[in-house]
Amino acid sequence: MVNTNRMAEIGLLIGEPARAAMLDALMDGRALTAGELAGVAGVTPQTASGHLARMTEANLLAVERQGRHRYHRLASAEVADLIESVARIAAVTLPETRRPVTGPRDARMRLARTCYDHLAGGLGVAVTDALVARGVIVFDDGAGIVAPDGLDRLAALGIAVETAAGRTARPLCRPCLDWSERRPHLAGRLGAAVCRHFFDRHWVTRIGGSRALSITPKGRQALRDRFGIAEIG
Amino acid sequence: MVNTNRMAEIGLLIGEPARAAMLDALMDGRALTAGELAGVAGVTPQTASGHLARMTEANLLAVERQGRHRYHRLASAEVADLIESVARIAAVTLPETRRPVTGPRDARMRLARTCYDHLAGGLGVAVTDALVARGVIVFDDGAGIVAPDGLDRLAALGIAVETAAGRTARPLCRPCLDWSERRPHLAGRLGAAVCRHFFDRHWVTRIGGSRALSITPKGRQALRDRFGIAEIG
DNA sequence: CGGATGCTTCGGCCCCGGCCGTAGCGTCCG
DNA sequence: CGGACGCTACGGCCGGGGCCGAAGCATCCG
Repeated sequence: MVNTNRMAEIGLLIGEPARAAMLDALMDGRALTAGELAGVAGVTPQTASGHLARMTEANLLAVERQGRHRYHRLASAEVADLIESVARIAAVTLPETRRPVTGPRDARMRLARTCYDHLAGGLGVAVTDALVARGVIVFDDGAGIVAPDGLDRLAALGIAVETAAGRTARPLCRPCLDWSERRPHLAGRLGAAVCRHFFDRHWVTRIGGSRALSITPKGRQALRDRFGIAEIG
Repeated sequence: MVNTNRMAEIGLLIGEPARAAMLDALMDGRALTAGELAGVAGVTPQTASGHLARMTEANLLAVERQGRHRYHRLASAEVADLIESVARIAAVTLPETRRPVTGPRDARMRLARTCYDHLAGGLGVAVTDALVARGVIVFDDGAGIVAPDGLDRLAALGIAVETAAGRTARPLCRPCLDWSERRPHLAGRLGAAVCRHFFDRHWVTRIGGSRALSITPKGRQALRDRFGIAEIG
């Protein structure tokens, strides 16, 4: 009884179109201002402000002040996990009466996007598969571990994984079930490192201010040469 | 935009105390009648009926008719995952202003409970750790795979894992982050098999109609003799 | 067949909470 | 220092939805 009320609070916070849109927008792991989030959600700043205050109060969001701006971000990777779970269910359990109405925007999201701080969509799954094929990580039915020499081999590729810090360290290698592909992609510290690498080398760039990613020509070549990925989808 | 509205619908369904209580009650993987769920949620049958209809319509629940009874259960393991995610956040992000108010009921849940169709809580984590220690499965920072001879060794213990069926088969071995222990316990088909084994041998019994489990004397002995688990918590 | 039981549908009450306009507070800039 | 800007607080409107009582169906049982 104690927990279900709290669960309902969490659900209620997600269960409002404007808030859901804001949370979704924050799934790219960046911190956005209240104004930007108001735009994303299609409400006025004062309305957005109220929503943000409630979500911050509930520890779903964290806020950092910088001058006259306030940057809002997801409070933790666990919250990102939660949102991803909801998105997964949303994609899977659609009542058949309503068709998804997949537009070009949606297609781009499916091709490549960020999921908090790692790669997702077709790109994320393809890169994960490539690492599995090369034996850097081993996947088995939706769960994976890093090979003994995995980190060294990644380092050889120029990908440095940050070392664990403290007892509450994030997992090194964690599977994250992709809502569009319905197959696991790479998350955890390793997933974040790979994603960072892709951005640093300009292999991918953000499309507009969204989570969707565009793969640059340079990126396509790198995928082909270094990961043996010729096509994504 | 297309997805966030659907996400909000999902959130809204969870975001209501009565519905959250019902979903939580169904987390034990059993199918319950509308009347039982009404009791759990503390509402009248007609109110519960409305809630159940909405959740079924949204494909969160599935219902099976049997005579004049209608048995409601979670629609899929993915929904169970979602609820577990919410519970995890609920346990972790409690605003400090409010104390958890942990009663004896809560203590029992933390000690041992079912999570959909596998073991969770202190018991679930302990059994998972034991399997890891014995090398049946390998865990690495929150993700695991089955050893090559893992299934054979489980079979030797009398635990039979059902074979995968079809393309949409459930994962064999999947980590599920325990909301009370904040460490992974064993899920997937393997987790279900272990849980079933515990029930079949009467090593555990349900406390009342809840998800909480009581470990029988026979169970304690089996844990000690077969898994090397002397104490749980 | 008639009553009990389990569940759903309908109708009406009422409150919660989203929305915006207006106003107020802090921060940056010329 | 005054104005622009970003954000928050307050008040009022209003619609969605939770709740129950009463009534309606279906199923089982004697």
